[in-house]
Amino acid sequence: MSETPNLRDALIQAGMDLLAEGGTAALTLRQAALRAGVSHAAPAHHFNGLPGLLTAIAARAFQTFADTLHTARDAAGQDPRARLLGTCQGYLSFAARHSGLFQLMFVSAEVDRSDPALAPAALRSYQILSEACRPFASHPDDRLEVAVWSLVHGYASLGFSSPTPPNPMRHAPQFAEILDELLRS
Amino acid sequence: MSETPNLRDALIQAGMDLLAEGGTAALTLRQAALRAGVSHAAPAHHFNGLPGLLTAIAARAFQTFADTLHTARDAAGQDPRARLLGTCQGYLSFAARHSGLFQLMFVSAEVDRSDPALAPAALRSYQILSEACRPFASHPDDRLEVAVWSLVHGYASLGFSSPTPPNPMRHAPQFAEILDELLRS
DNA sequence: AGATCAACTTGACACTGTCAAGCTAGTGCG
DNA sequence: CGCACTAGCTTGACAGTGTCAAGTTGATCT
Repeated sequence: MSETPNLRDALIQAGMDLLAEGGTAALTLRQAALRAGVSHAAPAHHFNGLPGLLTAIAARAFQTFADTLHTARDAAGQDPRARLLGTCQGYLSFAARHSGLFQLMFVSAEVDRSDPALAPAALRSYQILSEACRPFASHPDDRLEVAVWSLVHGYASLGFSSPTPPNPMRHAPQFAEILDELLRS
Repeated sequence: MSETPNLRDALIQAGMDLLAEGGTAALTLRQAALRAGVSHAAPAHHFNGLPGLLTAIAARAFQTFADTLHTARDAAGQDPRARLLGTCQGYLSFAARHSGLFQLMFVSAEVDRSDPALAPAALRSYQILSEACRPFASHPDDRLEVAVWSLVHGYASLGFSSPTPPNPMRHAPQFAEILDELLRS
């Protein structure tokens, strides 16, 4: 039992652990409070109910998501194509490793999307991918990053977050190939 | 109060109504039973708990999804590009109109993905999109449909199902433009 | 020292899914 | 015909959930 002076952070961490272990259904205010060693009503003093906790977790998840993209991009070297592919693979890696967080960030209806804590980290993620796309834009107002973002997000969603029954993604081509199809222009 | 001899269908319909009206959180076994005019435990005789009802709803949703794709494709005329774009717009239209069902079909962890009722309709959807992609394949084992499916699914998810905070999709280019970027090869 | 107030606890409420037991109408069988 | 059987549904209970109201406690400020 480690001493945690900051209950708010402890609850967020407990919630992330619960999400990673048992999925969305296991993430509960009472269980998070139990893990943090406080009573079932304590979280109400730090979050606006369950949606508040989920929103705080999503905000933290967006930060580590942006860090993941940043690290993956810089580890890919100097070649523009390698940098863009690296960023996308960081995207896919995050979705695969943290599918619960990924779902919370992009899908969950219980997250308060208007919370001001959400915007900065989400915007930073978008900008990292956007910068990696810039060398491939044919003209200045080309919004290539929207295409790439849609492509990688869809690929991640179909492959990890939801294996659709027949699951055509099981034998899908590597993402590098379909990214090349998009870039060949 | 219309007479519904088939309680199973009535419960599925009630569940779809609840989902459309109040989102995932409003879709409840007890509420569905209430709408169907039966006791709270009646659904247990037709579905394997709440996951069973969700799975049955997802299966029906996949059917109307496939119908939507089929109709949109055939309404787009003969030109291969128009047919593919029409299919994708049917995809986007369904995601926008039935965001609750869309989330249930592709994301929800409570749906039993191994249920045999799910595979046929989902496979049919995949084949309709796949056929629309065929004219654009450069060689026979080209899996272009995976790229298109990822692209349209990601575009739909980012635009409708989850407006990410800064929401770069608000001023996103029309889908037709980014599809053209992918096809230009 | 005494008031104040944020953090937390305790207890209650309505709601959820699920299970066990009972009821009831219809069917098949001797 | 009479009787067992069963599918379909009801009733009642239980644990678990989020949320609210009231009470407690401990530190800080005046």
